[in-house]
Amino acid sequence: MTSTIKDVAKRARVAIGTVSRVINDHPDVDPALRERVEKAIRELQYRPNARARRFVQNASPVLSFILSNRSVLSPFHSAILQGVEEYCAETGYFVMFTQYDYSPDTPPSDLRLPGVLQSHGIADCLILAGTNYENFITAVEELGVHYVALSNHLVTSTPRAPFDQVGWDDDAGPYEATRYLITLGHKHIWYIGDTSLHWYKLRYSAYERAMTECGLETLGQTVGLADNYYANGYACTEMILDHGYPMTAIFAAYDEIAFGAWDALRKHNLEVPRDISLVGYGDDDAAQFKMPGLTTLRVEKARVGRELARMAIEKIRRPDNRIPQIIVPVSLIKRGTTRPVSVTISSS
Amino acid sequence: MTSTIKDVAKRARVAIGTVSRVINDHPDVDPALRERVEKAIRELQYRPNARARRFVQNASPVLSFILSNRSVLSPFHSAILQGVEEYCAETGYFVMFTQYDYSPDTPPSDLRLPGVLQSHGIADCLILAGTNYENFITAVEELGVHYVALSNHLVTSTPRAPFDQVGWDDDAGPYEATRYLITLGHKHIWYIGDTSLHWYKLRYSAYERAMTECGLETLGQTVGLADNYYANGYACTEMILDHGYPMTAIFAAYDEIAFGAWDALRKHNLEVPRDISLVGYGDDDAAQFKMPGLTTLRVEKARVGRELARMAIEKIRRPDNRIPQIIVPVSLIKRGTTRPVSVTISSS
DNA sequence: GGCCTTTCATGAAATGTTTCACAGCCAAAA
DNA sequence: TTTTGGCTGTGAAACATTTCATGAAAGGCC
Repeated sequence: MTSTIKDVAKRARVAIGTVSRVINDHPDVDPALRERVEKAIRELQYRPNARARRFVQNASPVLSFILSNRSVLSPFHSAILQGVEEYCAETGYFVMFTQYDYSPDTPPSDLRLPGVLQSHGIADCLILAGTNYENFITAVEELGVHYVALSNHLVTSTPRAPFDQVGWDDDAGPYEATRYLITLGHKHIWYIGDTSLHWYKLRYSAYERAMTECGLETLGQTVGLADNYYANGYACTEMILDHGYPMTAIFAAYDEIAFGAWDALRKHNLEVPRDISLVGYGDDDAAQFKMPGLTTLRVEKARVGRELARMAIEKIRRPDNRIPQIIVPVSLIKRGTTRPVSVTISSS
Repeated sequence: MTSTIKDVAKRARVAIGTVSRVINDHPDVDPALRERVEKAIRELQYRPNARARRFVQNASPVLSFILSNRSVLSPFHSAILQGVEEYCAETGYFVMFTQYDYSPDTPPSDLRLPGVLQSHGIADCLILAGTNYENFITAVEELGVHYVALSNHLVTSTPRAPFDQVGWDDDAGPYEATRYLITLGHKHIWYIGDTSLHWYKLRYSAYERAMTECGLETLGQTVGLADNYYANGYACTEMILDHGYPMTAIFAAYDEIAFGAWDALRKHNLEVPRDISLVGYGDDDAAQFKMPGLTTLRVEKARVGRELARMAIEKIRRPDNRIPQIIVPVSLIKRGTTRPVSVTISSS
């Protein structure tokens, strides 16, 4: 069968404690002995038994990435997960991927919790991604399980204290994007994005602030007209065009919405950016590859993932330490879908 | 601290063996005792220690999903991963997500293996997804670690025996799609897709067979003109149009390629499907939401994931049993981007 | 009542590792 | 020479659970 530390010790004619010290890179081992032990390890093809090690240390280098209430693992969350894995691989941790759907209305004690919480000792810290609500957080806390959360998609009745969370800036980015469009001379800038979700409302508020500050009228299509991003962008844009509302630019609250809007514009023989400027949000891969590339707000998802992992591991090391929230900045990526309003430029 | 099985036994005034039987739903426990034990468990908020359990059983209900040689977790692989997780959650297993990049040219013994293979006992079976080569498979086999693999993206010099793999049909689908376009009266059907990857070559061969069988000329743009799907579809389509080659339909080897082609067509004032019919491959979410919806070949990725998980678990149960390969069928989804060739229909 | 069978609780053994108190050895200091 | 102190190797204890041989109690049959 597979060899154990005992076999190695016997073959190297040392005590198991010595073998353990060699494996774990402890100092205070005679070089000659270390050599002998390493030779024995090679010869026996010994690999440490992770199960025994975890058991005796009462710790597992495992983070559980929980994707809550999302039927699809979107490019956005995929990239976050990849960031988490990347950091974990660098630091010797492992990532467990779990999907978990629940209703915000179930009392914490009635929640059918994901398997990772039913036993204890499977993962040492949770990363709560996806959309989460108070009841699940409460249940996790009652179990005394460590966790860190993605702050942007956290839906709570009262604002949470800014600890043990990682997020990105849902205000500064949209504000900057709107200002940018205004700078380009646009006045009829439409916001498209269902604001029933509070992170879209934040983006809308930033847009609204920028518009109001410049004395411009807010033009928001904040009610969803379809149940997916693309179709919603498409339908909202068609609706605006059909009504003949003035419009020279669109700020879409998500890249996929922008793509829908774009196709609707093309359908109406409007060209981007010649006729309409278009700004998205997220900078998914597709945004940079489009012809022309989509001007959008880049959220560094991999960075968000890395920070989540880093925070989770820090949490394991010092469980009682509340770690201040980390906000990953969002940057405006100017590509080919935005340009100055022709009339404004030529008449000025 | 957290309570152990011993605490429960003491409180319920039974032996630990009895508590163990209650926890693990063994029969042969007196109902009265079972009740008493369950009460004690509730009162102490006892949760079994997964680490101790795994240690003593020398088994972990964990599968490791390895995404090899992919810088992005594409919607395609995301959906497979979700299928894996879904099945695992149903059967009490957990999924570890690992990314692993390696060169096909490194000898097996020189590979810097992912952490999950450095110890033993972290995961009981691997699911090899992404693009994999012989050297890594060999290394895994030499370690004696169980695995199942996604067959479509397996690149080996000699064909692998059809065991312990799950895949989808890369031939029948493309063949059917091409036949469908031919049935619609199309004669100038272009294949777009870089065939340097062998799974694209399979799709091309099926297209070629269908065309040849009907006495039609194969029109393949099989050399990549850009380094991502969308841009490649865009560039290839522009190239075809710029040369003035006759074309009434495009079969794109992947949905994203189709989207690029579509945008290039629009750029040239060609409308889909009025002027050009378009068929994709994959049926990513975006395909169904487009206006009009993209006619494409649906690969049931969640199903692929579920079968991979099922096979992996079966592999753990009976390690020496070679499990015949599973091929998940691919189906043609007819949406709005395909229609009969006008001229052909009217003149016949 | 005596004997046999069935049912079910008991508690010790076993699992592979880390940890730690202790001991042995050697060099330097007294 | 003896004592002290610093290294470094040793091996038993501890970890929480499952498993299993053992045995007690209960029930059935003559």
